[in-house]
Amino acid sequence: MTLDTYDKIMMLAKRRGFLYPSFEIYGGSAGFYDYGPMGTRLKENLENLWRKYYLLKDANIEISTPTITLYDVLKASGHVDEFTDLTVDCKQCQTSFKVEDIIDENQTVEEAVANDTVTCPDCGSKLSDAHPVNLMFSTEIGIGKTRDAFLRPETAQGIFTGFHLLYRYAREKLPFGVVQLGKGYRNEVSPRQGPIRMREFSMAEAEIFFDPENKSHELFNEVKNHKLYLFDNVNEMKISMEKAVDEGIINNQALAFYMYMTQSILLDAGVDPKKFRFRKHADDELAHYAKECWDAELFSERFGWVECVGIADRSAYDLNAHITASKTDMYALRRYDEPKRITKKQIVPKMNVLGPEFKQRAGIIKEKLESMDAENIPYPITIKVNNEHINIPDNCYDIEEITETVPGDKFVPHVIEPSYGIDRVLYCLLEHNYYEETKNDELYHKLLLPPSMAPVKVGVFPLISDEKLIKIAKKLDKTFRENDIFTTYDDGGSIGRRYARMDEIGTPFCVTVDFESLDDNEVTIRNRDTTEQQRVPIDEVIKQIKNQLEKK
RNA sequence: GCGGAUAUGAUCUAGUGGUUAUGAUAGUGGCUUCCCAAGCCACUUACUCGGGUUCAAAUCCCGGUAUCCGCACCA
Repeated sequence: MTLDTYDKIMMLAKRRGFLYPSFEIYGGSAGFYDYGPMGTRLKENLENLWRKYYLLKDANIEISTPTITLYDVLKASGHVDEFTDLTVDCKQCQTSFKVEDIIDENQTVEEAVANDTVTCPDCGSKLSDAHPVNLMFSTEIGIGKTRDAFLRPETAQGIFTGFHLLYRYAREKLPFGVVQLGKGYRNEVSPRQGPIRMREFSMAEAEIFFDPENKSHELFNEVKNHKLYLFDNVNEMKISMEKAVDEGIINNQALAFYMYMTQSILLDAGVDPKKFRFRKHADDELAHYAKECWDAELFSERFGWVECVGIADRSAYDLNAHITASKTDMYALRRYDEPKRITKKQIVPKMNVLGPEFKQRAGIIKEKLESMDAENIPYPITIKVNNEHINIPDNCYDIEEITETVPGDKFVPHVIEPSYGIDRVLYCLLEHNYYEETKNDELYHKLLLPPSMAPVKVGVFPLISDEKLIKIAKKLDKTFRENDIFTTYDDGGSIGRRYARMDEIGTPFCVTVDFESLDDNEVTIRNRDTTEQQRVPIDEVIKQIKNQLEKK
């Protein structure tokens, strides 16, 4: 049996508590994984690195919205119509079938439905009422009288549906960005790529709202000399952000800036630069609403180049969709230097006349009058109410000239969306940092994770399990944890075995208490990457380790 | 979803229609003044599920489920 890197990684992940197949005791289910103790810590470290960039370096705001999402939201966003397959139900067998699965090869789904030639593969009865079924996980809200809903396929919609509130929170200034980390769900047909394609997955998304006339970024100048690894489907290049924007390879500063953020996060997290690139979507690949899209791809030995982050210019698509569907005001305002004063005519209904005259129809008449263009009023005014044409006498309204102050132009902001598949990044991190060698004819592996990512920072051991050493080691272990440093205390087995266990989960440092420590109050720090050892006074060990952890 | 293959402790694996189902690794406890998976002793954990054939099924048959491979599908 030959194991590829994926097999080795997944075995290590299971053995050492990174990833477990979910529900395994009941046979498991493809597309679901449990994060074990180490995986949970690693994921948290990655997410916090992400937050460091998106909340601190680029001062965005973070929100958290429901994973269960109302039908109407996803209808408006286009997900309801895009994620569907035609399905028929057999009432005899109480079964549902995908139309494309049960029709003859020589006809299309459309033809089969149009010609009514769909039959049940089990009982042979004729099936009709083909209806689309969505590939999103659906559910219902409430009992009895329910509302349709789905588990969200992306976190972004929660940001868009709150845009008007968030825009206000951001003091009505653009650009501003809103981020969300959380789970997304897709009922994949056949998820056979382990943690690369999951049915329930973690994503980190940012929606940065811009004035479409100004997609510059405040911090661009600060970082414009950074080089990005780009691939335009033909050539790979390493090119400065400034040059890429100047030459039009990347459309605008904002897009380039979030590519820089993405590259920095991934490389900081421990991605191998040789296995990293941004790939530009070809024109025929672009979603119809996207102007430009770059994927950050990480190379995996089994899966090839894996799309782990998508950075798309989604223009105004989503906000427009929600404005149309919900009738909510989701416009932003581009203020003039000086507010403009605009004089215009307006019809002002006189309700004291309209009311007695038209009774219950007065309300509708008022609305219609107000919505008329006061510059071009027909005479006499005729208003149609319930198929009845009503002449409105002059004494029912005034035409007033009013002066309005207009502060600026209303427009729908554009959005740039960096969207991270956390689980994919995490798997690639394991793969990129997996290192193996043969030691005494035995395979020896390490995870060479950056110390900042490592789930456990320090292993604390007594050299042998002697009460005197154990006492000191346990106390030292406690002191580490009091200083917010994650540790593993271990006094089982030989010292080499304990080092090996720590190497496997990527623990950068091990501290060992030995018999000499009893005399000289010094302990040994052992470095994961070099296996070199260093004697350090026990009082300084916390400080030393802290320094080394902060180095990168 | 279709076709094919597979399913034995945490992992890898042996096995035959018939007594207590291999072995290794890992794990746990103990011994060892032990710095890179050392040694010795002891211990824990398994035949994918359901039905059938049979005196007897982990083994043969049927079905379910899951996984893997190919095809199809796929932000």
